[in-house]
Amino acid sequence: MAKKTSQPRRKLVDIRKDNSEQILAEAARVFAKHGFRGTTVNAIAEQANLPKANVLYYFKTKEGLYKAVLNQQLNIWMANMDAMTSDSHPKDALRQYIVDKIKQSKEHPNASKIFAAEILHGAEFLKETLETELKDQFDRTCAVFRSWIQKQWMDPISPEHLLFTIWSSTQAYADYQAQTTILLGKPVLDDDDFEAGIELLTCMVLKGCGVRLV
Amino acid sequence: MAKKTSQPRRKLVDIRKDNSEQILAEAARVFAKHGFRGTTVNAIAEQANLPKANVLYYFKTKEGLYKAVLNQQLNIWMANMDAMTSDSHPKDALRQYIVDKIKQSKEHPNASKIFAAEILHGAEFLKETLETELKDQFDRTCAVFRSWIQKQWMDPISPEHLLFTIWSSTQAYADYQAQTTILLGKPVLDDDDFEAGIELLTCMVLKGCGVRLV
DNA sequence: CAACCTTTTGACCATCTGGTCAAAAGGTTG
DNA sequence: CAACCTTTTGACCAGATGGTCAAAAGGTTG
Repeated sequence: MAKKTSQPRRKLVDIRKDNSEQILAEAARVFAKHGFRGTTVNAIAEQANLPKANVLYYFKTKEGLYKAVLNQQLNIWMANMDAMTSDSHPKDALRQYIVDKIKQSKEHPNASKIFAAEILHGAEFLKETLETELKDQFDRTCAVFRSWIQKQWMDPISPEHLLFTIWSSTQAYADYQAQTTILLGKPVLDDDDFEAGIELLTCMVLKGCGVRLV
Repeated sequence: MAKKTSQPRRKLVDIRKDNSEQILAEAARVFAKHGFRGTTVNAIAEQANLPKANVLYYFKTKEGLYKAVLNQQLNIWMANMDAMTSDSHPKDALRQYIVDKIKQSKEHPNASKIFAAEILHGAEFLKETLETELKDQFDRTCAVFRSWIQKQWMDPISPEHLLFTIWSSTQAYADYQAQTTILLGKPVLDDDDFEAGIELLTCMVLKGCGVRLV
């Protein structure tokens, strides 16, 4: 529909790019809200101001569109995982990681939600990616944690479970917003809420892991 | 179908009770796995070894059945929330709460998953319950935390965010099992995994909150 | 055992939804 | 501008799904 609101003479490549992107963006929103099964192609089409047939022209099937969204959002989700290295000190690296993760929950809640729903329902579409890409990332990060422990920069806690905890508690600021806002009694989470989350989590993780703050 | 495998002369009250319960139980499993929209009445019926029409005879509509499941599982989920009181010392109460929560994830993963999916998708069906029952619980628990802080039994952390963190990280052991098992490289989580979770979380929460262990 | 209530079940229906198609409209390129 | 390619779109379809219904089977109670 972008076509109708902008000038004539639009290049086909641009049309294709714009439409694909808009469909992906709207699809991400709708899928995040209603899940794969709860989403109709028509709902996405309406959000994108396009007829359903047009959406199916760009993405042959609903499943194909979903997978495209999933991949796109997964990249966002896994973005700053490799920032932690053996050389960096946990007191900086862990804090930074938590900050990044919560920022992500704030700025890309849909990525987090789609990802969470996918896993919640057994990770059918994601199983392979989890087994390869994420597993590699995970092992690498655990190795970094272990190296920190060996250098006695932190206590010998379980790297695996530490990561689970950080992931789940940071993601909660995206996934559970509906709950969080109700319990905090505000319409939406504001910057202070995210700051408070960062504050509590860094404090808890750093102290909990016995990271020397020297 | 229970009817066919057991003796004749079953009382109607029993039949009703048994069937309702079995339908609820199977429905909880299926809803947890596929979500509300992803679940068909027929799928539940098959799991319960009953014809679809029979399921609809007990629960007039799919939505009604879902709400029944939701309520049942919500009670499980909110079970041991009131164990923490101002009198109890955080070092015991917090540890116990974490233990209970993780046990719950282990024993009632479906309750957790259904609840999580519901919130993830905006808590349409739950909004009212969250605004009343859960909100009350939440405020009460936060008040307990505040009283502990006032007694200087722990550092002045944010009670709200502490609770968010405990909830999300304990629930993760139910909701994200599909991911956790893949990353740990085992078919299912075993007792040691849950123990490790308990260990890490109590350590992290107690140290993180500066709970005096005197 | 007989009149009555509850449960079971197959057949059926209206609606929704993912996906197809062909024709028209819009760009591209020599 | 003319032949050609890409995009747009309404109409259409087959299958799935929630829900209904009436008849049969199974309990209950005097």
